[in-house]
Amino acid sequence: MIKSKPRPTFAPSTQIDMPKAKPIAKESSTEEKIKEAARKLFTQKGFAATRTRDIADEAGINLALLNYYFRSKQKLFDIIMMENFRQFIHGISFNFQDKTLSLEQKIEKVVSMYIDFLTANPDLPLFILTELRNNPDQLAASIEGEIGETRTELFAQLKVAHAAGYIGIEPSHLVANLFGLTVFPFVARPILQKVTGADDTQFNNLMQQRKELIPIWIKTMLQPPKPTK
Amino acid sequence: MIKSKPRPTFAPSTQIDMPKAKPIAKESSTEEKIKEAARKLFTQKGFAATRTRDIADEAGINLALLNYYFRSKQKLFDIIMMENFRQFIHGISFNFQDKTLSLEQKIEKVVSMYIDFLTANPDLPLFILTELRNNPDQLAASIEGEIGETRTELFAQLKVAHAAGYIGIEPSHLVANLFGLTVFPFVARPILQKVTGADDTQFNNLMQQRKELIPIWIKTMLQPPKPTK
DNA sequence: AAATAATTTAATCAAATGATTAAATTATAA
DNA sequence: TTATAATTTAATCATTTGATTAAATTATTT
Repeated sequence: MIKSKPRPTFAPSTQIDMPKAKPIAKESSTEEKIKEAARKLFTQKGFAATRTRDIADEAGINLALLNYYFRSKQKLFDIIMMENFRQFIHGISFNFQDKTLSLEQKIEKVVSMYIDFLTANPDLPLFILTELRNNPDQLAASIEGEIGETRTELFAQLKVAHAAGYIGIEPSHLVANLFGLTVFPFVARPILQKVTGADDTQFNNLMQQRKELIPIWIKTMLQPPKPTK
Repeated sequence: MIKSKPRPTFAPSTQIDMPKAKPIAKESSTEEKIKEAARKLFTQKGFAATRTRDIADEAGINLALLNYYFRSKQKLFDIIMMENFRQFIHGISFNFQDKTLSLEQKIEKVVSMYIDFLTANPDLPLFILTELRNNPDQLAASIEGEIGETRTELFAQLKVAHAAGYIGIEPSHLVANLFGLTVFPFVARPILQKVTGADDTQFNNLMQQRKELIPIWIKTMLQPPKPTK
């Protein structure tokens, strides 16, 4: 849209220009079609198992357009990964930053929101966890940028509360349990369904129940130790 | 060892012969070296991201030997996957089949054993979960073969106990929670360490603590609802 | 020791795959 | 409308990658 070289012009959305030049329905733009196809396949199959040709087919565009708009498979993947990741941690930062809520209320909100989010995006957590293992440093930086202060502050508060005996669980365990109880069933969905014999509807019902149940379980864990008889 | 064709001879351990013909130190045999290298790389990086050349290098053998002993990358992978998977569910079946233990005792044993196992094999759960998503049917069969009756029976007992009001949690949730609490921290280790600021030693300490803590939390969940004021 | 079988090696193949190019088409600007 | 820029297409490249082959080496059997 601006440059003009011997090589194909290049006008990716990551450039600074073209803010709202074209309010084209996002869906219909070629760049967006490629991104959505890439998101679907990368999230489902991971980087290595995804073929650029499959992305092109899924998007219904010519293979060369992928490189025209995104330079390389890797660059496209990086964009998708960042967007996925941001989405994944947004809910946490969002609810935990709300100072008007008590810890219990924050937990209720986060759990409920997350279960809805995971129901709508079932492949995301495994993608995130895998990429986080392959790429711990890059994403670590992203975590900090997104929820840095909130996290540090909240965690410090929890530690104080625990040290003072107001909550009966080490903050590290609290975090592990909160996300273990919330996220794990979605990651382990195939095994769980096999083991429990639940079909898709039943599985979703179970997840809906957990919106209520997880906060109850967590609250029990939060209770300070009994006055030591 | 038996056949002799225009193509290279083929004497894999999956054949019926060679039961103990050579009590060679397992480590030193070429076949075993390939398998161990393959296990390491496949488990770490997954099928698509692993190159047969990398396996050969890791094993310190000629690339052609991989095909000589295992025919193809896929066949080698299938073997590794099955072995990993078997190892992964063995502990469960083992402890849950012990009729002399109470449910609480079984839980204690399984949790403790699993945390040790996951500490020693930190890449296994993510591998299993990924492969299970890519290959749900094949592995579903394997689950049944390994822990079929035990699972069915135990799960039925739990359902009865829950219906009768002896345990205050739906069995499906119990299973989800037990493994969520136990396995998830290992799968999400990079994020958890980042969020909690724990180094490797501290992380391992936390996991050791969970051997005691998880059974306590689970027992609380098991408690029947109060006599309804 | 000689013959046979099994294993290992180096070289090579064919297909898959990410990427590029030049030409054609479409949209935008003058 | 014409000229210019942006987009799209079909063809092609260069590497990578899984797999194979024939020859060399090593082990086993007779």
